[in-house]
Amino acid sequence: MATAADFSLGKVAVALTPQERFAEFLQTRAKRITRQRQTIVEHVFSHHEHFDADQLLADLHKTPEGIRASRPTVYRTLTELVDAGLLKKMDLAGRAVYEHDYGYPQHDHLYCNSCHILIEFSSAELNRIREAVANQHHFRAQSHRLIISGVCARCRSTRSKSRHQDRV
Amino acid sequence: MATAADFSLGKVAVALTPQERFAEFLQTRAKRITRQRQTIVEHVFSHHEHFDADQLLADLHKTPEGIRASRPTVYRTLTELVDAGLLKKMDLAGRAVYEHDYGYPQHDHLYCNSCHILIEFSSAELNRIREAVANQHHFRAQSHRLIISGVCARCRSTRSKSRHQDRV
DNA sequence: TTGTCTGCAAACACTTTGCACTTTT
DNA sequence: AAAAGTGCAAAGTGTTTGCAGACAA
Repeated sequence: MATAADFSLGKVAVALTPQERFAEFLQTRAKRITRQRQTIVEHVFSHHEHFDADQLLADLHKTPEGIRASRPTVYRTLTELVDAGLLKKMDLAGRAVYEHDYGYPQHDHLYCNSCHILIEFSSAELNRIREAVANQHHFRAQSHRLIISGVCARCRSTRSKSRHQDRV
Repeated sequence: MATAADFSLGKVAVALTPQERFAEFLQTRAKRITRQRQTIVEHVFSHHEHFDADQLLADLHKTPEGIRASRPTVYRTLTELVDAGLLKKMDLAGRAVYEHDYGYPQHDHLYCNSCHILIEFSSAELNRIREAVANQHHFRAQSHRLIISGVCARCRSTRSKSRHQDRV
């Protein structure tokens, strides 16, 4: 998965680094701060891109230190990071894609059917609609996910021969 | 998957029945109108509920006539129905959920994290937002998908012991 | 007849789990 | 030392595919 090069949502000031926040989360649950968990949080928060379990695992294996965590550990840790509120998970085309949640503002996505890039945007109006709809249905809204699919600016102006290239 | 009992979006007038529309689609592609494809379209359009491949397959097996289509055929036909514009597919919690598209107005969903019901709603404003955002990003929007997750009215007013029951 | 479709079994992709050993506390 | 975590291999889901026989046109 990919993030738009022109990503421009601001970073929100937070008290703790993701690593610290995760450590806190683990401590309150009597879980341990292991080498693998540390490696994973650090890696995940060193880039802002959207990613899936496979990409994370591959990235970890590429580091000079070699393999740092097994596949099951990656999956287990991603689940914990979601529980800790550090990552958000979304289902895209059958697999789970993760993105930073902690310290980043709520936003939604434009998804290019051609190059599969994910572009972030945020809309205050959308939150209004969300509340209005929820009220109408006596529903307690906890979160939402909007994905607008179509063709991105780049793919619209590119030859068809290069249209189906995934942008990293 | 489930549909709210209070579903109230109107049916849109269409020229052809889904069956006819599908036959037309198949003909223009030199595909054949088989017993299985007919059985599936008929079954799918005889209920408005959201469903997944497994449910459809199970329903088909329940008919007095016995098994009417195999699992691979169900998957293949669902893909064709999506291509034909008769069904819409969405990824929910890791699996594909389908709903009627042909003859029904565009809408979005409220998803109850407790009983997993899907409630439909539509919002004209949302389409405005979609266009505005797309324009800002020079993106050509083709479709969108908004899911608001939370707790439905029924689960909010129900004892916790019955909260995690899936509503059919 | 011709070529598509079906069903079967097997393969797939992604994710989770049981268990013996390792590591953190 | 005690308890939790890790990696391995295996098992699960949900979905797709190769192929021989069945069927629509």
